[in-house]
Amino acid sequence: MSPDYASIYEVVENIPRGRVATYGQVAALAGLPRRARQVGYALHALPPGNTIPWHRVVNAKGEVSARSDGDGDLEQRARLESEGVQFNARGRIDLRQFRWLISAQDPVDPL
DNA sequence: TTTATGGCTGTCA
DNA sequence: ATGACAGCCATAA
Repeated sequence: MSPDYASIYEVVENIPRGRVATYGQVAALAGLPRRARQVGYALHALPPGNTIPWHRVVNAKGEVSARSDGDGDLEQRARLESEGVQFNARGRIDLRQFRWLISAQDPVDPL
């Protein structure tokens, strides 16, 4: 696995329950600006049976992006709702309310 | 190597 | 608000 992927996974793991982050946000926090897309690839390449809360990553619009593969988006939405993340009638999340704000309490890279 | 594609994003109409 | 476009750059072929 490349160090970039490791960084991305590390950031995603730090997203608190009931919160979400955008791809661009995760990329930036992982020290990989401008690589929102690659975050998507990283999550896509995620092996099954891991502890990574991949479902807490959504696009900048606050909605779950459709997979080119199958129907992982449905499960993603279901998982988020079960965590308390609310979707509005448009199927979107209010980022003003649920977006994860980084802070000293939830370090991305605790050495 | 080059080309095409994509779980994105910011800007502009 | 939505839709079209152009950057972005890692992967896959």
